[in-house]
Amino acid sequence: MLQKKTKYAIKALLALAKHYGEHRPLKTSEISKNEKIPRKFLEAIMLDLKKIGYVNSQMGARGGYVLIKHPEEVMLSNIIRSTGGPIALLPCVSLNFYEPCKECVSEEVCGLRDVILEVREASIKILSKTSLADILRRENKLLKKHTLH
Amino acid sequence: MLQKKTKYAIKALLALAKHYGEHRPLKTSEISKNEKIPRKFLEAIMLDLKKIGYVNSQMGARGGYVLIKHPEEVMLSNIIRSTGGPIALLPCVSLNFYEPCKECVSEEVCGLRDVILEVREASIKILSKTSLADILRRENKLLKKHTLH
DNA sequence: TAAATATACTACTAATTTGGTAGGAATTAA
DNA sequence: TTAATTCCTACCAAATTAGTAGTATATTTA
Repeated sequence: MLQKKTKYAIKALLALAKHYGEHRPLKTSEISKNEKIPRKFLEAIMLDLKKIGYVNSQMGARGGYVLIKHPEEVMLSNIIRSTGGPIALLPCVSLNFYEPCKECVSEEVCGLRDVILEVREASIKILSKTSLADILRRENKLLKKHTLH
Repeated sequence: MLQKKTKYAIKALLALAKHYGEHRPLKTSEISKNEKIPRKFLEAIMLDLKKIGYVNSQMGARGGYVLIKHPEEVMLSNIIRSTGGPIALLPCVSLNFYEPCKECVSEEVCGLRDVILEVREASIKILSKTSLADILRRENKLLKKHTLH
């Protein structure tokens, strides 16, 4: 499961992506209100996103955050990895959160690891080709579909 | 990430699967030693596996556990679901651990959920077609490959 | 029948992680 | 100069995880 932090980060980035190109930065209080994310928690998350390099901030009155990467270039897999936890189901197949499996005699000969590796690859295949822009497009598609009925 | 409990359960079931058909039950102390799983923890896990219906137990001296389902019929997806946690990355796409997403205005129109749904389906596709027997076969394959070099 | 050996059961516990909150300093616009 | 905002440090409570301890109960075997 993804952490709430990760989910909030994605939602916040999506909010910023919607306003990409505009000059007005978005305040955490706005995002917090619209996306229903606890304000103080969101503040901490935004600082992380800044450190990672996804967003820029403007301090002081009329300040806020803007997305600096192009929405087509911010991939879900990268957001997950850099804000939260691993995508893999076991540490022994995780690239970024790797830990050897103490119980295994040999990782190369572990049948379970072999399957879990396959699952990871299937997940990453999807997550690493999906950008913020893709998600917004999906949202529009779903909205059209939904309002037709 | 899978819980240790789940990983241990899978390892224990694999150990039993290797002896499927034999009449001698396996003791938790044996499994614990071979698979390097803490004994007391394993005892608790075996009780769970019994409740779930995967194994049968024999009390007393010369007792232990046997697998009662055929190794071809015990699927990884089911083990994970019944011993541990969800497979999905978000509660809003989990079948067995579903929880509505408070932040979402409408689940049907959530672009993020749409992607995560796809990831879940890809994962389940693999996990639900992989049985204990499959894992053992993979292990043999890997072993051959590995010892050739 | 007694001793040895297992599972079954009940009740804790310790460490870690998660999901925050509180309060104020620094910065900027009006 | 004041109001609004990000930035920073420190803390905290609840839940979860990964176990452990101790004992009751059942079964085999000598």
